[in-house]
Amino acid sequence: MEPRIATLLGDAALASDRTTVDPISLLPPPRRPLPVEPTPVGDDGRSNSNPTRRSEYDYLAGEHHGWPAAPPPPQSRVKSGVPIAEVLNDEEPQADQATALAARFSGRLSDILLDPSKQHPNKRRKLDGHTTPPAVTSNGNENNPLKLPRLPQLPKKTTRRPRIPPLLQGLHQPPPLPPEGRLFPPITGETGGFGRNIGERVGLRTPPEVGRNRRDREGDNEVEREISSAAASNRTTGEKEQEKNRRPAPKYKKRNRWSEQETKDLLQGVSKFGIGSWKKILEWPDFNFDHRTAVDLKDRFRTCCPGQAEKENEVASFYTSNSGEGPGLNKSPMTVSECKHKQPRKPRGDTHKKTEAELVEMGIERPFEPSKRRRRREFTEEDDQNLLKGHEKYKCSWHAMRDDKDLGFNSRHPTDLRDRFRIRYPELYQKAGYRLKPKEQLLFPKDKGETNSQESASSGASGGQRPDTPKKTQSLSSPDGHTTIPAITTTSSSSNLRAHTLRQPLLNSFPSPFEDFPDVNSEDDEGEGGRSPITLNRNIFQWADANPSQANTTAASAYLTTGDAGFNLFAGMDGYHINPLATLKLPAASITNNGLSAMPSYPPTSNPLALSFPSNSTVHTTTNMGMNMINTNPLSSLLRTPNLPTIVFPHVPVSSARNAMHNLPPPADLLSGLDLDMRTEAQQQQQQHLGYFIDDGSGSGVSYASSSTLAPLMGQVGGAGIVRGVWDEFERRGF
DNA sequence: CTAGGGATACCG
DNA sequence: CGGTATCCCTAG
Repeated sequence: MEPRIATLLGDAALASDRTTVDPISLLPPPRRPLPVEPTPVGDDGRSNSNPTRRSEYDYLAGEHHGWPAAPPPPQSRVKSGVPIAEVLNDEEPQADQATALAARFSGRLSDILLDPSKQHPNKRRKLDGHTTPPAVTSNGNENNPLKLPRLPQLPKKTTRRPRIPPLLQGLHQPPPLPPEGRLFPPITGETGGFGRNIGERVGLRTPPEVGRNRRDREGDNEVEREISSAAASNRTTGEKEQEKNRRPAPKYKKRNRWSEQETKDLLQGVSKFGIGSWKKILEWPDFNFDHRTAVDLKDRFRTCCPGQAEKENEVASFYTSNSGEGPGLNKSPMTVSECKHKQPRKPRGDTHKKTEAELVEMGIERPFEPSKRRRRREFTEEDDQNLLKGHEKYKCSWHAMRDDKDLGFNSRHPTDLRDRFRIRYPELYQKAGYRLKPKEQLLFPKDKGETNSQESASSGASGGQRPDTPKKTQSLSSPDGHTTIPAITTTSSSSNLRAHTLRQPLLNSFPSPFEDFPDVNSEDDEGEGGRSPITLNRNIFQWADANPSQANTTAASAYLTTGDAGFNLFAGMDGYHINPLATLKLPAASITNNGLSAMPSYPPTSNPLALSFPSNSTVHTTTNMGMNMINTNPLSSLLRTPNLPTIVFPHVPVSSARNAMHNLPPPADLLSGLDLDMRTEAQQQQQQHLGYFIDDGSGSGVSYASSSTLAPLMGQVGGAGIVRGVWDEFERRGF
């Protein structure tokens, strides 16, 4: 039996296209439950009298943990693991005991993993043609142990690798177990027991979308939540703390449905503390929540009692806007029962409607009290202007500012004004001698280096406003009808742009793009942070020899992601205020071992920013995908991965560039190996109107290599973002 | 009064 | 669900 299983497993690994540890291998061998052991509840138990028939999912979902039998899930638990058991049952009626047992084993493994016709109907699997026919067939082949599946065909295993760069493969490995987790935990009813952990571990490496459909998952969760609920009610706060510390942070979070008890606790909590006191509710020792966050509570409450929070907000708004004080208690918000019955969506099968009596029974008799928190009110452009005025008048006396009726801040608190001012006018805030918050400090380091010189200029021109950057580079029409570049939109002309939106690209892309991927840096022999992901083309030296005057000015323009460059490529290429190159005095050595290739070829007199498009500038594109990469960088292997897009901008002599007009593939077509066409339809239509100047020579060229798979590494600076940025810029320039 | 940090709301 | 804006709380 064992060789057979081994064979099956080997083949299973092959057939299921798993590249790493199969979750099954983490699991104990299937076993027959002890007579006293609770029979599995659910599909198998219901539809199959044989208690040994348990689907793979039971194990994957951690259902086999030996918990006390959970009450059967409410209803409509559609069969998930049944078919296999049914098939086996039907197919081996004549088999003797021994072979039947063997068949059960092989059936469970092989049928699930190998046999398309008998596998779980809801399980997704690859039908890639490599699958070995099942060893067990209905014509009695299961009695012939010699009819084994074909041996694993190892080479084929690699034929359908996920399109993921090697660097990211590790994410698909099971996370390292915590020290105490290297041994399987005991099979107990404790939450730290085997079932739950295994379920999580499997969940960690197996995204829920893979291999299981939604219904299965929900079914499993159904049981799981009963269990966790039961366990939660037995947990003390201290135990919860311990558990919290013990749990590894999952890469793929498993869906964790709300148990009835949790919902009760939540509603009671809201009843007790009022809407909005999520943290209090969460931490109240009488309540037990299964690893919820305050936001979870809020979301759940919104789901349970739709309209309630909103209603509360309206009330609060009414009160704050009239009296500036918190809401009173004389209003009549929805009662619990009202809100319980107000189900906006189609009611789910698992929704347990509570009668009012039940709610009263759980101690909820009064309407939910609204939060004492003031309603959130965004600052308008007018507010911001008034902030400026107030600042001129009162400096940083926020109280005085608030009390100035002309400014209309009567419903704000002084600290609100301060917070807003700090966010909106960080430079002024700094100049006033205050400190920015750490995050803001990142963007506006006090010791202004070259990086911020332009910033000062622009802020002076716009009344101290720092240059905001659009989240996506796009053209906007200002009120006066002119097309404006959002990157330099000023307070008065950008009322439709929210400040936080504008700043996002800076926040997102500014820090080292590798900081979340320590492996990238750790592989670096030089080990120094702050490296830019720019890798120079191998021909850089040739190019530099040929273009000595340009070597210093243009190379850096590809990807400005060095630590002190506060702008991503397009943030800084507005061409009005900011000359990114002025911020970069990168010695040649500083950009020689980076992740992206750049072979610039711009004459020093033209706009040095490679992807800036002055009307008569030379835009160099080519379909030459031949990239010469420096292989010393760990990213070079990434960049050679077939699914990496590549944009190549060849060298263009000024003379020919200005005179020769060529029709070239659209920029997106310059992306090598990119699966998705990231262009919008409009852009795709636009492509046929595009023409490019290209180099009529050959050889060295500017090569901008980017990668969709690098995008997560590089934030918005590289990857698809840059591609989109290229396109946006094309659009903006009217190509 | 500000600094600092936490909590919550809101948005994508 | 994560990021950001807004609001809240408290120490000093």
